[in-house]
Amino acid sequence: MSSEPKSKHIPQATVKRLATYVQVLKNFERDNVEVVSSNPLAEACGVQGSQVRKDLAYFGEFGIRGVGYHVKSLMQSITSSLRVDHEWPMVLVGVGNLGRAMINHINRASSAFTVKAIFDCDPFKIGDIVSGFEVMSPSEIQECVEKMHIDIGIITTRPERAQRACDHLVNAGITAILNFAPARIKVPDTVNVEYVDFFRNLYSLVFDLTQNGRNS
Amino acid sequence: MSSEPKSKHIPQATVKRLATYVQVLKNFERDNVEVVSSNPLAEACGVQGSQVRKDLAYFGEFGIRGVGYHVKSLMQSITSSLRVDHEWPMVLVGVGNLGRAMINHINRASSAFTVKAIFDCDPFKIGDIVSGFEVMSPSEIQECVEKMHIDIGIITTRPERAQRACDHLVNAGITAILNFAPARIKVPDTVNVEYVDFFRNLYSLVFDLTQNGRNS
DNA sequence: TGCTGTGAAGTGCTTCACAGCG
DNA sequence: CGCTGTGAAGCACTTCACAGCA
Repeated sequence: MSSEPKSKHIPQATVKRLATYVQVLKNFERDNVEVVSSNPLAEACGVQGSQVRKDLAYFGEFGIRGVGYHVKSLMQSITSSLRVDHEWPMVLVGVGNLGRAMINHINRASSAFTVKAIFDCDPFKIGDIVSGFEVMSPSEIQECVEKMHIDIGIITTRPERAQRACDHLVNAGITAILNFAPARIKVPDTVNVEYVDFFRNLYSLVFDLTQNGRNS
Repeated sequence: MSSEPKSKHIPQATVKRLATYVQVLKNFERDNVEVVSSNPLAEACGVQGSQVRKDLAYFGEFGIRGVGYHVKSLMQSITSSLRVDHEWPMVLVGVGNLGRAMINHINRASSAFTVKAIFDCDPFKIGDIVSGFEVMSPSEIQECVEKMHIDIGIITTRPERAQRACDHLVNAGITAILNFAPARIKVPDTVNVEYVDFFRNLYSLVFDLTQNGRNS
């Protein structure tokens, strides 16, 4: 049960799977499971047992040989290794349908991630109250980001506006961006962007449908 | 400009990138660019030129040596190779915040994918009109799917309800599922599931933030 | 005995480098 | 001459297989 991190390169894929492990471990905890071994955990996450063991081993030795992993302490170990055991405040740009949905969705679903302020370019929206937040002008992003020590920005504008929203965020000092707009954005290489574009997933589903020879 | 598909295994990653190429090619088309070579196209998509050439080569020879790719015909070639040049009707289960946002978002953004009917378990929601669609009971999914020849289902319920929504879809004959609920779901192996879980992306952003030694 | 942690082997995707064609 | 299409090399992640510990 030591927890020395093995200083080695950690694959992005591993980090993303750890998010899933936490999600699934919460279910085990809710069902009052105290200990789980790698195989049932892997099964519930849709991966191999050896994958789970290797992923966890990047961060320390969390298991007990012959027994498995203690559910609560494993969750604690993962969230603390990834620094998601405390709150990450975020700003969101683009208060349309998608933006509104994301504000509620994120603030309800997770205690680690919270939208703290929202912005829109449309002057008719500025001053509106959405989910308890006042919609502000992008010119105020910088002050807000500095005051609240915010590192993460979310873009939920229409695709044509994504680059402008991005530039506002970058100028304000944001270094991590989650982009929901179906558009590629250009950033300096000090800034990290993650894309959420589910049309990619739909393309993939359709390709498999047509490959496995059924529909037209 | 021949287009014999090289019958070989095609990586999922390639199929997903093709979705991005189409997105970016639309921008070139709008800016009246007629011909583009692999490097500028790759640059705009955030990948390597050789990657673009290899991805396209899986499906045929679409380029002209010494010149590049004709924007319009390349888009046509990709969308027809992936069978996204005609409409794919879909059903959606879970008419909450996220569901509402997705209905509008998808129906506006793409002509290839259209939500055709929406469902919810909550009896108080059934009969409501949302974005022009009547919310129906899950018991009606099967009839709807058969009548409209629908293959793709979208889940936007809360996580606790995701498995139930999934079971309704599978029983109705759906074989491709896009799951936005932050929960893993179990399906028979004839059914394909794509997960859209942006908490995974947030974990990844936070990990990079803390690795590159800045914030706490 | 059972399950973890881990080097070694395997697999699949990406990048290179260049032949070949317009 | 420039850019595509492609085998070969490289790289990164996954799976195997088992030593080692509770």
